[in-house]
Parts: sequence; C-alpha cells; structure tokens
Amino acid sequence: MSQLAVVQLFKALGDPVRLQIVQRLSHGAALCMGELSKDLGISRQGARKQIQALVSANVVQLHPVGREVKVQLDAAALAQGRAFIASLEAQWDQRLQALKQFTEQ
Amino acid sequence: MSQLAVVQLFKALGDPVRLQIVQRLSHGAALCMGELSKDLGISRQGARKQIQALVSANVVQLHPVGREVKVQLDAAALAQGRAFIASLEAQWDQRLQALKQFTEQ
DNA sequence: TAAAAATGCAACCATATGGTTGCATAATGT
DNA sequence: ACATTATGCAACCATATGGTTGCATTTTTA
Repeated sequence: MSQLAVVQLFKALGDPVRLQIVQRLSHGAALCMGELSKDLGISRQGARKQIQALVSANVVQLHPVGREVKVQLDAAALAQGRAFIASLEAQWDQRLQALKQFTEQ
Repeated sequence: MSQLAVVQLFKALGDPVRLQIVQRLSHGAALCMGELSKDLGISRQGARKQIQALVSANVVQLHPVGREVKVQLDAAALAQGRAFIASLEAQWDQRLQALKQFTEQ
C-alpha cells in the first residue's frame, strides 16, 4: 500500500461527518445517498461531497440501482489502515525490545 | 475514546508530512525538532506547526531538554486508532455473519 | 403523460490549512 | 563576554476544504 493511499485513507477518516458515515455503513446495510444525507445535519449536496471524498479514498463504493445510488463500505480499506498502524506499532515495539536488551547488559 | 479524539487522530495522520514524521519516530529514537525538520523539504517553522498538530492530537509528546525539545511518539494513540478501526471491522463482520445465516436458512 | 423523487453538476463563499518570512529569546560552546 | 545554536511567536499568503444554493437530468409513480 503506497504512502499516498494511506494518507488519503486517514484524511478521509479524519472528519466528523465522514467518520459518522463510515460508522453507519459499518453496520452492514448499503444505504442510498438520500438516507445517508439525513441525520448528518448538512444538506444533501454537502453529504454528497463527503461521500465522494470517501469514494476517492476507496473507503466506500457506489452502486447505482435505478434512480438510487447505494453506498457500500469497502472493508478492505479499513483492514489496510489497521495493518499500517500495526506495522508502526511493530517498529516501535521492536525498538523498545532492543532498548531493553541494551539496558540489561 | 471520544469520537472527536478519533477524528483528530486520523486527521493528524492524514497528511504526508505528519505521517512521515510519525514513521521516523516509530523507529524509536526521540528526535529533536531541528533533526526532524530536516529531510521534510519544508522550513523549520513549517515542520514546527505540523509537530504541534501531532501534539494536539496526542500522537506525539514534547520533552524540553536544555535548549532542545525532544519529540517522542505516543504509541497509545496508535493503539487507540487501531482499536477503533478494529471495532468498525467487527461490526462489519458481525453483519456479514448475520447475512450468511439468513441466506443459509 | 405529468408529477414527484433521487440524484448530478457547477458556481459561490467563509474558513481552515500548509506553508513562508522576520524577529525575539534562551541555552550552549569558545 | 560573545557568537552560535535551537527554538518560539506572529503576521502573512495561497490554496484546500466544507458547506451552501440553484438548476438540470433520470427514474419511478399516479
């Protein structure tokens, strides 16, 4: 996973509206835009732009169905984000381990 | 962990310069600001502002040592971010499981 | 065939963001 | 003491961002 992709992923999650959208979608149901834009406290077009941001970051996928557009979470993006953080933590722990061995000498 | 804290954490990680800083720090050594600002391709004050953003998001801590200021990663923030993503994935998986059982009926 | 519903597109606006430069200040080395 | 080093603070600027409104388009429903 490229650095750029990771940055885009975290940037996408780093906004209250977008994170709220992701949380609602994580419950599984693929909601259409109209449903999603409610409860967000902003206009439909405002929500649309945030959803587009999630699409660009590959956090979400759009599936047109008739006149509606279903919005579905892409769990792979979440997995990649988690894996990236885990790799940072692994480097950190490795260093702590080395430091521990050094002080025990 | 509050929603706001999660948003701030991801927003902090969602920038190429800040992510680069975090990656360098994940190697363990607590670097001082001057060292960090090099290799970033921006001015010292530019780097300073990004580091401050990381401090505000609790991703990093500052420790003044003489005339220097050491910058150290706070691995707890990483753990919280990873845990948050994991909880989203858990909800997602749970839903998939329910769907599977439904179709198997 | 019309009306309504769900969405798309574009222009616009206020504010946030990422960066710069200039100068001040505190700690260190000679 | 004095020059140097590491940093802090503030003003400033261009662009990105998050939101709005208005209107056009496509699909469903009556």
